[in-house]
Amino acid sequence: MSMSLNYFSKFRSVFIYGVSLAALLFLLKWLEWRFIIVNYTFEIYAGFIAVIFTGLGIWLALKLSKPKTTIVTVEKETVITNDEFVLNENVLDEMGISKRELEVLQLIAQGLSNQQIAEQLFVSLNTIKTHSSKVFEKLEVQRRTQAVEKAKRLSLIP
Amino acid sequence: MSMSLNYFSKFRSVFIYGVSLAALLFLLKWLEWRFIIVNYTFEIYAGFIAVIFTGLGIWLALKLSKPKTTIVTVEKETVITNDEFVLNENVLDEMGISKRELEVLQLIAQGLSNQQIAEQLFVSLNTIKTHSSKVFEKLEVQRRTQAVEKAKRLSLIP
DNA sequence: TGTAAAATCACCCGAAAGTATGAGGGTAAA
DNA sequence: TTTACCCTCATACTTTCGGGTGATTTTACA
Repeated sequence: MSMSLNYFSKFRSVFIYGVSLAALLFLLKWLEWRFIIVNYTFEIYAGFIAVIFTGLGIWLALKLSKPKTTIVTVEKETVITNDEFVLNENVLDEMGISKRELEVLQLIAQGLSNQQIAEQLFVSLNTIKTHSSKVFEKLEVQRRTQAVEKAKRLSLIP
Repeated sequence: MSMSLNYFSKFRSVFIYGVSLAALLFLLKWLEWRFIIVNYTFEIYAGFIAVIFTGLGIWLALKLSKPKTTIVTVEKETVITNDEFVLNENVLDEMGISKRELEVLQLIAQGLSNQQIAEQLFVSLNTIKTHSSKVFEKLEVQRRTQAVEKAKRLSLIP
């Protein structure tokens, strides 16, 4: 709901209140002159007016009071498949593994043979052997399968 | 806050209202007899009472009205490491991979050599070679690294 | 410009991995 | 009981891997 409409409703309430007040006073005056008023004491009028306008006040207040909002925060667990890989560069530095070596490591993890890796990287088979050997040294492993396993543990590979 | 306390606060408000009403009426009566009242018209009293009790009504309403609560649901993302592994037995059946073969596959994935696997399973090296060969056939791969990669993709291995 | 690290390549050799084939024993279903 | 599958093991052979060593070229950096 918009602000202007809210303000109009407030204004209307006040207007109704004013009209009601006038009407009631008029009614009372009319009653006074016409009927039983002369016999009634002032206290009864006062009490009547008090009760009426208390009700009016209550009505006004309820009409005008802003709804108090209590924000209840409900935690909803959302399962997020944690499949985004972030390379652990710290480990990479500590181990002293170069870019090229990491590249070879990744291809090893994909199941490629040294020959295939050599072809893919446009270098000789011997070069790949050297790279993989260095990687194994740095990872302190003996086999490529071990290297892959350890590299994944160390977040060097997805 | 407890219910009983809430009810007490309501009761107290009503009590205060009653007392105030009585006190005001008494005050007005006193004022009437003592001072200026005789000269004032009835309408002024009525208006005065009306305004006072309208205020009182408003106060009462605000005091008694239940706070309207608007429940706002806030979704809070909670990252859950999705590390629970469930073996995909369907694929296992489709591929026709036996228990023993899966066992060998798991040890291969852990980076063990065929010799180590043979020792761990108390069988000969040749047996492991046979098992691994069959696994490679069934997984349609040529190397153990490929087998590991594919087995993980197929949820045959954590 | 000199130097250290990285990248490239080569050769050798033994170990490991993988292929092919066959065979014997066990179990469970047809 | 036969058939089919699994597990086991063996032999023979080929390929790949991994370790060791050494060398040349690039690249980055002080």
